[in-house]
Amino acid sequence: MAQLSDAIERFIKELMSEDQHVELRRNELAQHFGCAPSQINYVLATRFSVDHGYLIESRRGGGGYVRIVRMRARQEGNLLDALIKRVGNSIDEETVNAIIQHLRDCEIVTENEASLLRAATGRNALALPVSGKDVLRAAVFKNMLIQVFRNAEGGV
Amino acid sequence: MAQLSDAIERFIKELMSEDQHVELRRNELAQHFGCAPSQINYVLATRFSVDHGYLIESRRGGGGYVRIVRMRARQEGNLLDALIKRVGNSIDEETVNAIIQHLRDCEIVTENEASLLRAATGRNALALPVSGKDVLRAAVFKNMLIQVFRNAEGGV
DNA sequence: GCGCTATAATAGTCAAAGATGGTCAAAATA
DNA sequence: TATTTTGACCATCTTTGACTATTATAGCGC
Repeated sequence: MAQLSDAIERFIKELMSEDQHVELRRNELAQHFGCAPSQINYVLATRFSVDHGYLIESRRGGGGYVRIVRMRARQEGNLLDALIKRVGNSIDEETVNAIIQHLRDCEIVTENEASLLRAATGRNALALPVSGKDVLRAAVFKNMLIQVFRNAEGGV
Repeated sequence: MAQLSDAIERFIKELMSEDQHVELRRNELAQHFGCAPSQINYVLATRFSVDHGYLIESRRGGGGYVRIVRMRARQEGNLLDALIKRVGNSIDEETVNAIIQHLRDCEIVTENEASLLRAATGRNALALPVSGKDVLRAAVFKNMLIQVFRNAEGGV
């Protein structure tokens, strides 16, 4: 019953709850959780990626640090373009979920809408051989993204 | 010997009697019943499918789990059952749109949500040879339907 | 004091091992 | 024959550790 990664994720998000960024020592944090330092990198890579709306800055050596910055929502028009590009012709479920969470964080979609996005792109919905799944997911998700932004504009 | 699958089904439903969802370890449950882990998947597939009004979420790896979510039996639940049956294993776009319009008329979904349902099930989204399209649309749409009713309940 | 180097103090990368759950078809059973 | 049960093999997620890269600072010769 590890969930070490989840605990670390929560801990970091707790630290960030007030601010848009947080700075920490990788080794200290690892020691605090009694794990290998590289575990921290794993959490950052899987939970604080750009797709999740975060930027990581760091510095090695004496006085080194890791800084986690929550990105501001870009202008919505640009964001749509960027996301469509990001999705491309094929995308896995994890990345889609990260993007959906980002949209939710930026309050571009409601929680109900986010859940619909997930329902349509999850592995249960797309009952296909694995190879085709990501391609299909990309197609479905792009359609939904366009709709999300159309809705956000109050358009037709 | 009573059917193992039936016993497992009862056991899971017992666990869910209080709540709308339950989370379990596949291997633990299998061990509890002294059966192969894949037996659990069989039970989930045959007794807790979308057609039965359940959603399955899961995660592999350390800290993995299987979560089973169900619809509470309510008036709306009857509508959901009816709709799931109506959708069946295959459905065309026109019929889906009619159902979505119905959900909108009943104010079960907002206009934005309706537009997402359409975006995920429209012909643009499901880029596939024509033969498979309706089948896939049915799978995607059923998943979304369950989600819609889950949302309507203000559930998990 | 200045510049150089060695050392210590950080953080990053990657691949292997561990921990789950998923799939599918053959075997068993009703 | 249809359903159930199992097992071999697969996919995914997490955790760790050995090895690498970078930076600050102390110490040294001048």
